[in-house]
Amino acid sequence: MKKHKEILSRFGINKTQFRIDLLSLFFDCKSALTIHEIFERFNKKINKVTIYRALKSFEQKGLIHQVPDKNNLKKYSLCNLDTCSPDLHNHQHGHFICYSCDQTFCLDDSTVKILKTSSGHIVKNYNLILEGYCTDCNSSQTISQN
Amino acid sequence: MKKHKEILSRFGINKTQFRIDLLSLFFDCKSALTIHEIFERFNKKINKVTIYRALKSFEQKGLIHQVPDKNNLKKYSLCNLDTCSPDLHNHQHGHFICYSCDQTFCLDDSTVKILKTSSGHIVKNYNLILEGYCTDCNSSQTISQN
DNA sequence: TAGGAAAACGCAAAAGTGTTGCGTTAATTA
DNA sequence: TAATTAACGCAACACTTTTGCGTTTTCCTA
Ligand SMILES: [Mn+2]
Ligand SMILES: [Mn+2]
Ligand SMILES: [Zn+2]
Ligand SMILES: [Zn+2]
Repeated sequence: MKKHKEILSRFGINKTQFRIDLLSLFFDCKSALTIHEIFERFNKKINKVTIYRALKSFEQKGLIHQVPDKNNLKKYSLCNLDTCSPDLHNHQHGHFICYSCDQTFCLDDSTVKILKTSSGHIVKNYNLILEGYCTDCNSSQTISQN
Repeated sequence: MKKHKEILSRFGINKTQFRIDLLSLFFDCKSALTIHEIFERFNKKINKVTIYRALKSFEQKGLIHQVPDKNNLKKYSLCNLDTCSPDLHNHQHGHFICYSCDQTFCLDDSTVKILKTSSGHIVKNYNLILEGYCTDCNSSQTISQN
């Protein structure tokens, strides 16, 4: 799509076919992606090292950001392209991790509010991780657990 | 120390010299520990597999809990031993990660409050990650960023 | 639009993190 | 003290991520 090429240009990333498709995938995906999931989405046709390097580049340029994951895997999700730029990531938002399907979702700003902070530390950014059962998993099964 | 042995007994963990010392280390440490840091603290005299297994055991028995880390390493910190027990971890508290020294600190409950949550997801647990400059790093240098 | 510079790519190898199997040693329980 | 159980060290393995290097593609500018 034209839009994706323009974005890559704007963020100073060469427009190779793979990187166009990768950005497109991030736009399509509502939950965060692991390297493995990306590899699968490309039918294992693309070298994993290429994926790693593209992700690192995207992250440095402010296109995507890492999201937390229970299994210590790196997951990535699209940044707000209006507020993020190279080396200036600005996402003070929460993430929701589903116990059941293991997906991680970005939550928009309005979902949660941090009330106050008081300690000797200077807070520059925050990330609230909520865990539980996502909308889909919740509606498709009954959970009886605390 | 006598106290540490008693705690190990109470949580059903054998009192080997290493595990006594490891618990002692967690009590001494104000920030979360990685396997590597523990290895160093024991002067590389203890096998890393032993550390991994002790950490897993401690976590399962409710002595320690994992804390988030920017680099996707596993870090561990002491639980509130009054509220945590085998398979019933109860720590809804925040963590602070320092941009500068990379340490992770547990924040006590009063430091931050979550105001509200509204989405289709069912929240069972949360973990707030604050990022910035810790007390020590802040006082020892001037930061000019954002 | 041709040609040189820079970025991205694939492949192989290495580094880093965490786990598993197994025989031995140490701690617990009776 | 003897039997049972847990912890330990070592080696090997699995998995994730990084690095080196030569080749290919994209970019930029003459
Ligand atoms: Mn996000
Ligand atoms: Mn904690
Ligand atoms: Zn789910
Ligand atoms: Zn610090």
